[in-house]
Amino acid sequence: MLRIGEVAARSGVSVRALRYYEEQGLLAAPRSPSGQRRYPEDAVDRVHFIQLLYAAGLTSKDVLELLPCVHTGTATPAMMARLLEQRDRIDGQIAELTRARERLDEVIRVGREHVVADAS
Amino acid sequence: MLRIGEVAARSGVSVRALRYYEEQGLLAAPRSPSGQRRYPEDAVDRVHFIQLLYAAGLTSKDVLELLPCVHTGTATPAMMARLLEQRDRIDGQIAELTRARERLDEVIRVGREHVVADAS
DNA sequence: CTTGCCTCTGACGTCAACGTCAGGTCCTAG
DNA sequence: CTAGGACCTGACGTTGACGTCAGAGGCAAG
Repeated sequence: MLRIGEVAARSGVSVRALRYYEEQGLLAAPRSPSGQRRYPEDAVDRVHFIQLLYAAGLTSKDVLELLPCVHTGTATPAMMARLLEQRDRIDGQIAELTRARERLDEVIRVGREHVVADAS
Repeated sequence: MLRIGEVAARSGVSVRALRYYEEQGLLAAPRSPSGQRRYPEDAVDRVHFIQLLYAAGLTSKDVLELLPCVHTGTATPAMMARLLEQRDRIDGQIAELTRARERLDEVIRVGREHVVADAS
């Protein structure tokens, strides 16, 4: 059983973030007799997964809706719909990022041919 | 010369957003004698570009630093560095999104085999 | 026993990109 | 010339994922 600081260090997020995750219902935190949080070992992996979904643009509410399905391996039709919806949204986001990347590349190519001195 | 509402309608952003862009120095807005904003036709394209960069995770400050280079076609070494930095950041973001997408796909595949009834 | 670090619970602060509201001006169709 | 939509400038409100601070308790070492 890990203490909160240990989980934070291993997963690369802040202690505050872990308490926030618990508050949002994303990460259960069993307590020691004195009331301190004691996390199972796999909490670190769960945190990584949560972070991945955050980075993909999901909100805490979105994550909360998908987590049961993720951890149990079963899904209701409504959950499946949400999963597909999120996947499509991510696909769209990747497409948008790709377009932005191409535009930036274009600017970079043109810029290389017209480099001027710094304005200091 | 377009009025602000017209630009908003054509570019798909709000009037408030356009005023915000001006406030941030991202989009110049010449004024009519009575003080109303009159935009040149290409303002719509500029707004689209700004939106694209926002969607790619850049802040107003980031956009402000890159815009001169974009519109003049010339870049200082410092600007080139920022351009490359942003491009790399976007690449990283695409990679992260791709990982998230793969994980979600995995969940979807497993979920398909274990669909249960709705709870309620 | 005490020092010092970790942890606890509130609860207010932050930051970005706007939303929204108030009170006043502009302008164009009828 | 007037009604009503579009526009103006402040200025406060919003949202999400935490940061940060205050005050108090827990815990292993010496």
